[in-house]
Amino acid sequence: MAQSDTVDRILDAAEELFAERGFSETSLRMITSEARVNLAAVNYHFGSKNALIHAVFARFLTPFSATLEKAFDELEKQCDGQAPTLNQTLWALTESAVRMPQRNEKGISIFMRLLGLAYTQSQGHLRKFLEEEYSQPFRRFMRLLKEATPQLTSVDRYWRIQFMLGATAFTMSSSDALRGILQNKLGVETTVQEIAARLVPFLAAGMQAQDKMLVSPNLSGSFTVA
Amino acid sequence: MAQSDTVDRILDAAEELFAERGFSETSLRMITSEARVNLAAVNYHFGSKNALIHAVFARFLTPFSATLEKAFDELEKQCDGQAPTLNQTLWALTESAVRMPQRNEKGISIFMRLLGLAYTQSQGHLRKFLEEEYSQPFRRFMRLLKEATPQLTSVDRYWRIQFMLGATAFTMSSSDALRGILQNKLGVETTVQEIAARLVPFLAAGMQAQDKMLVSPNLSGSFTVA
DNA sequence: TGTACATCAGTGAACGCGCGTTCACTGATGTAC
DNA sequence: TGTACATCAGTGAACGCGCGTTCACTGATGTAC
Repeated sequence: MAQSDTVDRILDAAEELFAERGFSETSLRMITSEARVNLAAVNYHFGSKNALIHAVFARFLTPFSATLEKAFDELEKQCDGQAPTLNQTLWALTESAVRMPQRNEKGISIFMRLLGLAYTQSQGHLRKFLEEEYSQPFRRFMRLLKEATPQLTSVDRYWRIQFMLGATAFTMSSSDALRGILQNKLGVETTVQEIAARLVPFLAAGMQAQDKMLVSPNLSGSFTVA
Repeated sequence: MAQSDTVDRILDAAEELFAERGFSETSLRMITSEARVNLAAVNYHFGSKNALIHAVFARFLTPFSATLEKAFDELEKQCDGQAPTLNQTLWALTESAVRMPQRNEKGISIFMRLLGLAYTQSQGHLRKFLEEEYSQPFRRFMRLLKEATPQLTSVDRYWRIQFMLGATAFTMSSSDALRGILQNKLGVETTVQEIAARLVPFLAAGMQAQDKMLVSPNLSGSFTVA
């Protein structure tokens, strides 16, 4: 082979195994045997296991962040100076994710699960890498969220954004398992697109919740918000 | 010492280190050196590392689930045959968690973080253990949620419950870090109670969101819910 | 056109390390007769 | 009351294993002269 496909085979296997089992529970031996390449090839091509993890993220995050920037550009152009609404902002993000070109039918699940793992299993080096490489679209998303919810205080908005990220990352990172359970219990098939279509209204409603509860409604008022 | 405190010292150290670093990233050598006991003592008293993880969860989940059952009993008695509202149900859960007697000032954070890890890092054996031991209060909570949201279809309710669990588990498992960031950026101190007081309205609003979005509002209608 | 050298992808085997677990052992306390 | 034995908490050292990484090496291809 004139142009080696070893690198791609390693990335494919690593992506799938990381998504399935997490980072520290996936060994280089699993990856190289799944990819049918020599154990030493990972260190030869990538340098280290951590660098391989970064490469897996870079392969899908780089095109994704470009797509996302374009979607935000288009959205802001459409809105013609006015701030996009919360729903529009969330949908721009969601559609960018769903519309990414997929390597195979499992592509979108793997993509979602990796994003979820990046949040819940992040080990320092990964968080640092993601911040250094992809902070721009992330900050832009935060700015749009802020402009779409001018009624919220900074503190309220901060916490509600964390709640949104949590609901999204958790659901996405377990989406395969959750779809399986639903299939089993109620016999209903679900696509990732449908999950997204249910998640966005949930998030928008939570984000715009009117009532800040000051006192427990049914037991004695034991804690209050300053 | 007539009555050994080795077991408690191991549990204290394990609880703190697990909460801080996760399960597979915490070695028995870290735990035993933090607890100032012999390495072999873990296997002597607990049998294995997995059994130690179970013991850590059992120590706080057993009293918690008893407290929770009592809170649900009281709530149902108060409601006198009528189904408790969603807000009442969520508050009963939240207050039970917050009111648990704490071993120290970090107790509630550790408790929350372990619950979050149980969801996001669950490794089969732990999920199985928790299901076998604590499915009763969990199922009761699910039943109350169902009765509080009769307007939702089973599928909608299923997904929205997952979104709630995700927002909660994620926020709780990172609550220390998130509080730190907020303190840094806006100079605001936050207690776990205040986080809960913000989370509950967010969840209730999301859970009761009216609109199920059928078509993307701003881009071409590329996906629909059946 | 032929030869010498450089570069590159890939390989097989080993390295050192940290891990959970095991094992033979100690010393204190309790129990039976 | 004294002795023999059993039980129990705890210990120090080692075991085997899987891990990420390294290293000397091979063989194919490209390049210079």
